[in-house]
Amino acid sequence: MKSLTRHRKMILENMQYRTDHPTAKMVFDSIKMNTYKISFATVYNTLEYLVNCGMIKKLDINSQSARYDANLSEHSHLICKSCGNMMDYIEPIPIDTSIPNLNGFIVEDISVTFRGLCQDCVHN
Amino acid sequence: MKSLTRHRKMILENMQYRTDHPTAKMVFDSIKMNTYKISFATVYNTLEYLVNCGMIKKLDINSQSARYDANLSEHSHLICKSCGNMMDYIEPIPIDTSIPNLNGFIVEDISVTFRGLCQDCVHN
DNA sequence: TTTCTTGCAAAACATTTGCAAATCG
DNA sequence: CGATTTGCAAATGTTTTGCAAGAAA
Repeated sequence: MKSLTRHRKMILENMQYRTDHPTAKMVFDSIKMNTYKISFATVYNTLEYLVNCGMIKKLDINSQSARYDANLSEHSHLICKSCGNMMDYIEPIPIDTSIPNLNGFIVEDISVTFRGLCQDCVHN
Repeated sequence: MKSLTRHRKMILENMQYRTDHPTAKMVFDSIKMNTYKISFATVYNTLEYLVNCGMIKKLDINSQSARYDANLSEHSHLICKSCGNMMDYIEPIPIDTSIPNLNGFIVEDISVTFRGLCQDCVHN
């Protein structure tokens, strides 16, 4: 939790540059492609580190490998059941955070995911 | 997609009996405990089969292993960041499914997950 | 019999960890 | 220098697959 080293900065910037909710492997590949020497484990561990720092989010979706998102503004996701594509949905979802009967649970974060068929997959 | 065999029935009933959103391993262990002979791969594959049939759901949460839920009625989940406990939240969440700007995306399923601190973890 | 399902073990894939070397402050 | 971070490889955990044997239709 101490310093933003060169590697951490690079991974964070890579995340902030992209909007494809990448897996650790995708981040690793894209950094490797820039002829930058880095280890896979470092990418994994750094992504978790950045999640713990609150600089990126780990998405609440079931996926064989974890997916991360550097977009911290409130938004939700559309996932196509057919092609697997994942799109941002930035319109605010009207959820009242003062919903009842939480039995003392303190909500820090709400995630909303829509699953269905994207326009392309509906038309075929 | 054809028949509800003895194994499938047993796994489905095990799922319907419990409310702990188990992993495949948890289902396997609990069936094994009843001295019933079954293979781990069969449990894995059967759970996916039941998901595809629409008889159970695979939850949209990030977790090291997939979690399943036989409760098909509309509800959402509270997950404690501290103890990891996962609770059902059955009050309906007022999301208008006619939300705008979906660009032709057909929504079939909405999942809502609250992360935060449960009552027990707040008090210590 | 013909088709579908299961068990098993191995393969494939995802994640975590220990430790020595490198880097940071 | 002392503390933290990284690379590497190995350990661990999860999911998928191929195929022979078994069960169902």
